[in-house]
Amino acid sequence: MPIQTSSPSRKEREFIAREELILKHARRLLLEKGFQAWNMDQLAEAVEYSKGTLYQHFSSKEDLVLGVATQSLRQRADLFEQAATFQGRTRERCRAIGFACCEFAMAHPDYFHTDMLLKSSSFVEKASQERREAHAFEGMRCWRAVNTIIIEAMALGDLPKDRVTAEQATFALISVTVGSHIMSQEPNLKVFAGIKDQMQAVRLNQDLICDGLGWKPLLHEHDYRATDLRILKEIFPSASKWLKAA
Amino acid sequence: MPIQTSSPSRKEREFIAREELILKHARRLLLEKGFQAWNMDQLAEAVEYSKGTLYQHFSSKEDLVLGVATQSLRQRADLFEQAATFQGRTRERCRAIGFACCEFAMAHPDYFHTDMLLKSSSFVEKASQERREAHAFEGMRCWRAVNTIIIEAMALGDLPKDRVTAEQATFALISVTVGSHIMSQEPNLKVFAGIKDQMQAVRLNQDLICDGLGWKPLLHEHDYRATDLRILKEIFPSASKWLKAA
DNA sequence: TATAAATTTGACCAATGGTCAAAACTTGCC
DNA sequence: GGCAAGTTTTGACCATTGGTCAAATTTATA
Repeated sequence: MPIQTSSPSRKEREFIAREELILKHARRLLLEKGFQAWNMDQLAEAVEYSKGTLYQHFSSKEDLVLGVATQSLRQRADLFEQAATFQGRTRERCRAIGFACCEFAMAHPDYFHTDMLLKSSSFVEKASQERREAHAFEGMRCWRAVNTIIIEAMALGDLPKDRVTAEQATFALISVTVGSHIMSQEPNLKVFAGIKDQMQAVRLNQDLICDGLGWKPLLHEHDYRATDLRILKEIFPSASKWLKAA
Repeated sequence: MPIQTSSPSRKEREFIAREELILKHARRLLLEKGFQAWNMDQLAEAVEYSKGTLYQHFSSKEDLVLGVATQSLRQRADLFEQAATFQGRTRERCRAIGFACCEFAMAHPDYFHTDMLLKSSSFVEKASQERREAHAFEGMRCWRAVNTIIIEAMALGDLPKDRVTAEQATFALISVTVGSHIMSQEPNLKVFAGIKDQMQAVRLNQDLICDGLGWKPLLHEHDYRATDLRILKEIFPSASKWLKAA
């Protein structure tokens, strides 16, 4: 039997498949019950392996949850990079990423809450080094997708360079996006702010930041309704549910 | 002995004092170790009361943490309302609240992380109804402090009414603020974004939102450096550490 | 001081994240 | 097929910890 260094052996494939099975069920439990209201015994029963086997894949419950979050974040980065290929002016491409993030948030309604959990050092310290690095890597991909467009926008003159650096602009967009996704899920705030469509609220805040940055064309200078329809058609053809929002 | 309905009896005063003692030590543990890495036995030992006594004040560990967070949030609301009295144009007063929030964030470096914990339904469900209501009340005070200024700004014509409603504007400011506070604590992002002063990063993002809203006078139309010095002198005279940032 | 009421205590319980020796299974050889 | 060595899986078991409650202690009252 030849040793295949390139393609994984049957054992390795089974190991990977099982890991994905575990992650799938853990994700479901996390979505249904949050972090606390399920335990490793329940998960073991759900995946039809023993608890000991779970711990061959994940060093702790926190490590497992970080694994779930990283899987999600990878999808987010994929969507960001896909959206960045949108043909149009820089601000339109940035807008496409905004849509990508909303698409992601709808597919993963618990992601931002879980991600906030991860920001507790006491939480993330219980996860393995590798998984922490994998998570940081996917986070970097998201950052870079936005940052690249902003650098290009500055080079083209769409975005003034004298107000903020490209990095400050990227940080502003990411902050407002995460903050808006979190706050728009808050029941009290939803009532106060009269939020009917959470994703629309998020994108409005992104628009405000972009206008504040002076990113041409400004909101009132361009027919972004047409852009939105193109984004939905070209980048997210499956997201027909959004047509009303655009 | 006359029954005093107005002023609390000695017993009641002792009860309140003990509750504050418990909250004080719980806050310290929370700041030092996060949520998980301390237990009720350690807290009982620290306050020199038994665990049973702790549970006469708080229905669960989560209830206790919510109590700590609400105490903090009350201070935040106090600072907001104090800052709102700043004499100046509406945007300057909003800016004063921005400073208040930074002042608060420096005094409570763990607050936003804890607050994110609270947003997990599985967490807050374990807290008592009264404490949940108390927390919502203080949150509302913060919201109102901002919202009131925005309504006034729209009435005075400082803030255009045709772009967004007062509530949308308030939501945008709160979202960017919370998002920026959280993200500016993220070590990876701090490196990518080259953040040296976290609070300055937060306030820059607030400025971008205000400019995006068209809130007069815009950043480049006014000497906000002078405003900042006045805010620090008149509202936060103790915050001399900030003079460099202003 | 004696009795009753109120408060405090900490041993105890149940739940749960994590471990590891033993069982079960796979592989390779004759 | 049968056996032995190696590998994987298992679940009983452990330690920790949030939460309880009957007993002990303290306080108020007569």
